[in-house]
Amino acid sequence: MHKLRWDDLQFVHAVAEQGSLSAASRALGVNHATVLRRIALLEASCEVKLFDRQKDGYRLRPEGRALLASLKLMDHASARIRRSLDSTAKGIEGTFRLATTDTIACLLLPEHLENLRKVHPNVNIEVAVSNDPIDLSLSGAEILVRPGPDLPPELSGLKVGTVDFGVFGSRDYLARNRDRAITEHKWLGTAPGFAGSTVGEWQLSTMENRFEFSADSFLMLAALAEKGLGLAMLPVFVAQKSGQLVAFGDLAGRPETGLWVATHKDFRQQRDIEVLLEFFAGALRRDLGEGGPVS
Amino acid sequence: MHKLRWDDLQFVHAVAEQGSLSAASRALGVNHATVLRRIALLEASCEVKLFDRQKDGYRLRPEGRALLASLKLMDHASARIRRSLDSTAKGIEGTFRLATTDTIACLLLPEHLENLRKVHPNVNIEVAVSNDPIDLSLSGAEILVRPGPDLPPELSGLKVGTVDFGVFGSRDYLARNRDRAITEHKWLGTAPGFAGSTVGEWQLSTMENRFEFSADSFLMLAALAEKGLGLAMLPVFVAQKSGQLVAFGDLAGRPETGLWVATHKDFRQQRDIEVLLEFFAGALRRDLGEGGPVS
DNA sequence: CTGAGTTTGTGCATGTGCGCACAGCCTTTT
DNA sequence: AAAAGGCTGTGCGCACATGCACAAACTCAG
Repeated sequence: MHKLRWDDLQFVHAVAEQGSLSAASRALGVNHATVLRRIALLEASCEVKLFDRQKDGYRLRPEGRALLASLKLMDHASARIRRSLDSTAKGIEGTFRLATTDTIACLLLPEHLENLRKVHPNVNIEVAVSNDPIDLSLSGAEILVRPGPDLPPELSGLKVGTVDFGVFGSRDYLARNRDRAITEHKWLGTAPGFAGSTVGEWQLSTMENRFEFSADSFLMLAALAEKGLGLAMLPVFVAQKSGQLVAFGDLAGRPETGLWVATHKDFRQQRDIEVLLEFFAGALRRDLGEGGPVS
Repeated sequence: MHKLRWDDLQFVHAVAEQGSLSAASRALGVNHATVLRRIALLEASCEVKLFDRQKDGYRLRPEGRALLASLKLMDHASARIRRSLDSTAKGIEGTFRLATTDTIACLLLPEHLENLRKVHPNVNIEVAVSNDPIDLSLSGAEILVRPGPDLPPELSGLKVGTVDFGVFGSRDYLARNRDRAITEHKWLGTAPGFAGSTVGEWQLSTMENRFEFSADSFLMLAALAEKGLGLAMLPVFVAQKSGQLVAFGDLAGRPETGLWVATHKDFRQQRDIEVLLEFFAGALRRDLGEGGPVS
């Protein structure tokens, strides 16, 4: 058995889904004879009978049915590729409003917006930065990039990965306070607005909310930590971007949260917004380290 | 732009991953010239430039990078197909032990084991039925099919969907007790062993654990409900298989739980067990209504 | 029964797509 | 400086996969 050509899989998928050679050939836009021969050749080279030949068509045998899930996955992926392809060909245009947090906006998005400009020159993005909870923040925005455990029911979107948190301080601060007990450290934390979130809970239990300074912005906290004013619990991508912060030991129970790119359910059918969702999802998924499945 | 051939996507993926025409051609086992021509043709027909030609190779442009996630997905799917294909060709053999609950064993598995026999005639499955909690139940089994919110860390596997619960009774019982208040119904529930699970919690809050009869087996409860002895909270697939049970109204907060097929981490590398995991995962995923992504 | 619609399967001639060889350009090594 | 090996790009000749018939079997409608 040689290398497996995706073409053959496309033929198998079409026949499995359409139920007959002829129907598959019409769906693929080729002659039915070629479908017949390709399937026969594949089965021969794999030494596996995938279909039962019947008078009214081809029917999947059990050994073929085992492939069905993966085939459907490939089909969906190719459909997604096709959409993306002819949307960059035809080009989408217009201005869209994107709501997200300050960290994502300042640290992650600029590079992606630069790329978006190259792919879709006529798309304009207005970024609305806010650290308010996720419920209120669709105000006027079509696209939402938000951390959170899950998505409220009125939104539709996809999870692009998880945001891990860690405790960080400046190299300087950590050198000066190496031997200090955990409870004796100077803490930089989030204001009461984060109560109830996983980060808020962790700060309450570990730092007892006794903060040297507090702010409702991880960007601000990172800046404070860079100045050597104390330790802060930050998303690791924020600390990494800074370059001046180093991790503080290995504290147990560090929180994490999902990251979602979403839109209102009503918008989900619009082609341009769907394309933008997938663009940002793909880009951010790479940022967070290729984590998790796509669809 | 014509129909999109998966072959072309395979070429794009290879070039994107290998970074050059020549490397991709070697990986695919074809001449580098054909890779060149296929990529050029695809770009021409889509009117989209996917790669930047550089002296040291092809590099993905932003509009191509948007496809990368989907391409990788297709690659993984095709690899999975390949594994499944040449495992049924070479055929795996031996006896394996599968641990699961009574409902899954009796209602879902028989059909799948019948198909498994056709695909892998020399594989023998010993089914170990037990409704004990998930932690203890790997005793001697290589394969585990278990409901639960998540997977303990020593196990490795995949979620195949969610089992939804509902309240069911016999047509006869529901006709006789149409006007009875919810709190006045006769309840059939699970024994104390299920305390702590989502179903146990629901029963405690709604039925107050006042049961006409109780058992640690949904199969048993379904049989009791069929006799008209009362209402029981059952997995919907159990009630559907019975055919004699009808749903009782729409009660809020009905629980649900994930369904996992898994093995011990140490076993995950073994080819035959990996193949069996994917077989049962695919089959059960179809049972639960095609839910969720694969990988 | 007949005809028009499925379906799978089979020869045959054609043309498309492939491998091969070679050219050009670059970097690194001897 | 020359040689070796990386890369992309191009023309040529041939084989193989494709499309186009046509055959056979079956179903359904009139």
